[in-house]
Formats: sequence, C-alpha cells, structure tokens
Amino acid sequence: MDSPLLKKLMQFSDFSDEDKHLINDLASERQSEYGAREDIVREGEHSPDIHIVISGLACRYKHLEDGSRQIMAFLVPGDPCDSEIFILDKMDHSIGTLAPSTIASVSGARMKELLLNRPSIALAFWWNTLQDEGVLRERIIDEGRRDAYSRVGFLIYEIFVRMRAFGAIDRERFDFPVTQVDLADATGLTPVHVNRMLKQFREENLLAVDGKTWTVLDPAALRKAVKYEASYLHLDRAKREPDSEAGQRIKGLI
Amino acid sequence: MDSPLLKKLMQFSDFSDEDKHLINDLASERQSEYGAREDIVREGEHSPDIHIVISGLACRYKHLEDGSRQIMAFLVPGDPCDSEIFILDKMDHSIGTLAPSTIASVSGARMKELLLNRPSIALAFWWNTLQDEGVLRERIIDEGRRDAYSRVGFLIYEIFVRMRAFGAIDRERFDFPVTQVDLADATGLTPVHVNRMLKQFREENLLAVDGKTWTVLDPAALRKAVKYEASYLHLDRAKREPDSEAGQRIKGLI
DNA sequence: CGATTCATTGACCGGGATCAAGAACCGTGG
DNA sequence: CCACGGTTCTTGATCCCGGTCAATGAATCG
Repeated sequence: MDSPLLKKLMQFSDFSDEDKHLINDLASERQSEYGAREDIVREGEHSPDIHIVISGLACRYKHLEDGSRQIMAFLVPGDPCDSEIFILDKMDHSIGTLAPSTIASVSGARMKELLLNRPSIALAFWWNTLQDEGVLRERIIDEGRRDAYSRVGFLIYEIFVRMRAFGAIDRERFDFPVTQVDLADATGLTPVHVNRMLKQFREENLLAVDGKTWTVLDPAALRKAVKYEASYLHLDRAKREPDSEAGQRIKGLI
Repeated sequence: MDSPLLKKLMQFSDFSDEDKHLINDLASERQSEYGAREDIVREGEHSPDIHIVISGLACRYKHLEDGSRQIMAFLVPGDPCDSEIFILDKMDHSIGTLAPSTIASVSGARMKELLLNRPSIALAFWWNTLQDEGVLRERIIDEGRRDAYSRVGFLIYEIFVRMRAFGAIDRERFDFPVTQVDLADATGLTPVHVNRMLKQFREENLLAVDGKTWTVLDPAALRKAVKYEASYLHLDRAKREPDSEAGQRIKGLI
C-alpha cells in the first residue's frame, strides 16, 4: 500500500521499486495522532524532525499582534510540512492541524541520508518546494487582485486540483475539513463574507457542501468562474516526461 | 571590488577568498543593460541562463486576464532572479525591470558546476531561496490582514531593511526607482490610494521622497507604525554564527 | 438535554475603489 | 531656450464591496 507521501512525490518523479520502498518506510517509521487545532511546529522553534501529513488537514499559519490569524497554505495528505528545517534554525511561521490528523515524523539524519544518496528522491522534494512557492505566489495574486468571490472559489478549486492530482477525489467529491473561519483566515476575508460567497456558489450550482465533504458540481464552470489557471502547480510535467530536457538537467545536477 | 551578488550572498555565508573570486567572476562574466520596463524572462519561457540584478531594480510579476498586474517581489541589486530554472522548464511568472538596470547572465552549466563543487556557495543560494519564500509569506500576511497604511509602509520598510543589509543605505537614504503605479501593483491597492498613504507618511514626518530617492526619516517610528517584524528575512543568523548548530547541519548536508 | 461551537442572515457603515481634472515633471525636437 | 506631448503625481467627489455588529438556527458534544 502506497503511503500518501509516495503518492504525492510520484507526481514529480518516477521511482525505482527500491526508492518506493524507502519512501514508504520513511513515512511509516514514526506516526503520531493529533487532534483538531493542535500545533505541530510553533513559530520560533526548531525541530530535529521533518513532518509529513498522512491523513487529515494541516496548515501553515502565523498569528499577528492584533490576534488575527493568517493561513498561508493548506497541507493535505502527502504534503511535507517543513523540509526547510535543515537550513533555518527557527521556523518563521507555525504549522498546525485544522482537523484530527496523522502526522509522520522523520529524523533529520534519516532525511539527509536519503537526499544525499537518492537523487530521484531529492529531486522530488526539491520540486515540491518549488510547487509550494508557486502556490504562495498565486495566493498573493489572489489576495491582491481578485474579489471575494474569486478568492473563495479559487481556493476551493486549488484544493480540488491538488486533491485530484493526489488521487483523493471520488466523483468530484473530496474531504476538506475546514470551518468557514479557517477559510476566512486563509482568504483574508471575514467569516460572514465567506459564508455569503459560499451561498452564492451553492445557488449557482457550482459547489455543494455536506459537512466536511465538498463537491465541485461543475468543475469546468467553477474553473471559469474564478479564472483558475493551474500552470503554477507544475503538475503533469515532471512525471509524464521523465526524460524531458528539464528532467535531464536536474538529474545531471544532483 | 565586490560584486553586488557577492555582497548579497555574504549575508548568508562566509566565503574563502577563492569562493569570493568565483562569485565575482560569475557575476561579471556576461552583463547586459536593460531599459526601464523590459522583460528579462517571460512567463512560459525557459531560459538556459540564470540572471542576477547588478544595478537598478527588477521585479517578479504576473499579468492577469483582466489586464491588471501583480508584482510579487522586488529584486534589488545582488538578487538572483531565477535560480529555480534548473528544475522547472517553464517560468510560472515573468521577471522584468522597473528602472534601467544591469543584469548579469550566468550559464546554467557554470552555475551547476559551482553548486556541485562549492558547498558554501550552494548553501548561500539555498538560503537565499528560503529568504525569498519568507518574503512571499510575509506579503500574504501583508495583503490579507493589514490596512492600506500598513501595507504601503511595510513594503517601504522592507526594502529599506534589505537595502541596509546589502549596504546600499546612506544616512537612511536609498534609491528605489519605482512609480506609484508600481507600488500599487505590488500592494494590491490603487495608485490613487497609494498616493494618499504616502502623503500621510510624509505629513507624519516618517518618509521623504525626492525623485527616486527615499529617506526613512525615523526608522524606529516607521517600524512601529507599520508593525514591522523582520525575523522572516533570516538575516544576521547564518553569517554571524557560521558555526551555529544550523550552520553545521547545513555544511554536513551539502 | 444545556453548552458551546459553527453556520446563516439582515442592517448598517466605512475604507478603499472609481471617476475626473489639474499640476508637476519629464525627455524630445524645433 | 522654449514649446510640446506624455508620463507621473496630486486632490476632490462619489460609490460600492466587504467589514462590523447583532441575532437566530443548526449541529456537535459532554
């Protein structure tokens, strides 16, 4: 059974059976359960471990002086949380769960060994970092230039696409256990206004929400309505064209 | 004479004289002049070269369907523009000049060689990437949670701090050749409102602008007024504590 | 079941957008 | 040197998107 981490990394790189084994071991070595709203790593701390979301939902966030919270990224199953911890000795933001979650811990030493000896794994992690950066940039555009309607819809659609790439979509339905307050903290809107926008999406038959299960009723229409454009996720390229020019470039580099 | 690139990278790492030489050579190998508002790399393109700002000012930006532009980051002298090009084979955003600038080009092959053989240089570039990510995250907070006044002030103050770290500040004065339209595109405000906020900073004797030269009249007061908090830049740590735990961790890794 | 969190809706308000019109500042050519 | 056309900056008047405040349901959980 493939671990979520492997499923995620397979978006970026092709692995030998041995690599797959190593990745699966990595993620199953040490897992812990978290409740909703618990911190995994706190701003200012340094952890000797790297964390990976196995199930549930986590986020990168930061508290501001005035008490408000800004969610900067959602971390879904398969997402590594803090692979940058090798370099920085203090986190400049916190990572916490939004729903009950299983989180895998990998010792820095173990990780280091893998990155050094397994180019294709190092490559996949590197690629993952760049995808994260792309997501961050897109969020800036989102907040800077889009109205509330597009902002909310864009966020939902992005999660939908990431879930689909990961394989966690069943007939346009997926689990996304956030509250409207969480969505507000992520979009920079108020919970009240998020609610109004969701209502509108429901009335337009673009979205349905049942508890924590979301359904994109008409993906093409939603995509168009919020002007979603996914190149920044850099999906489909690496994996489908392992021998592309870019692929060679990287393999040579590592 | 140290190149801007070396000055920038020296924020992150200590170099041997030989390393310094290599970095200086890197940046002086091939330089070209750009006018204001010219693209260096365009979204969707792949360039075989990595670019570094030597003088002037550039930015990462993206055009939206509706014609508006979002500036996601400013690139000041010493900043590498696109070191991620090894991995991605298409840029997911554009890089362009805002003012007449000198840009150095480094061939991917040359860069690759350096990263492979010079751990301390690779480390500095890696650190730089993480700083970029921190800046991106801070911008998200900026746009998501702060009002127009703080947004504009924060941006100016950040440039001020980065310029100071780089050594381009003379008695709180620095060159920042942007128009108010550029600031609007970076903050997600309208040019009109940026103008009003700048007027306020001037009236409060926090800022003075003379042409393209900016003066932070009272750094402490401005910092306080916009609630600036700089840990995300990860300055001062790496360099001042080259043998810190983090330093060792990284040197071991590379 | 109370109690607490979460979703929903309405009434009202304000920060920033929009529209518009001058003023100041260019580089350029006569 | 000045006249010019084009940016860029500045300011006022008005409007609207999204925030704020508040009250009521709905759902979840000891």
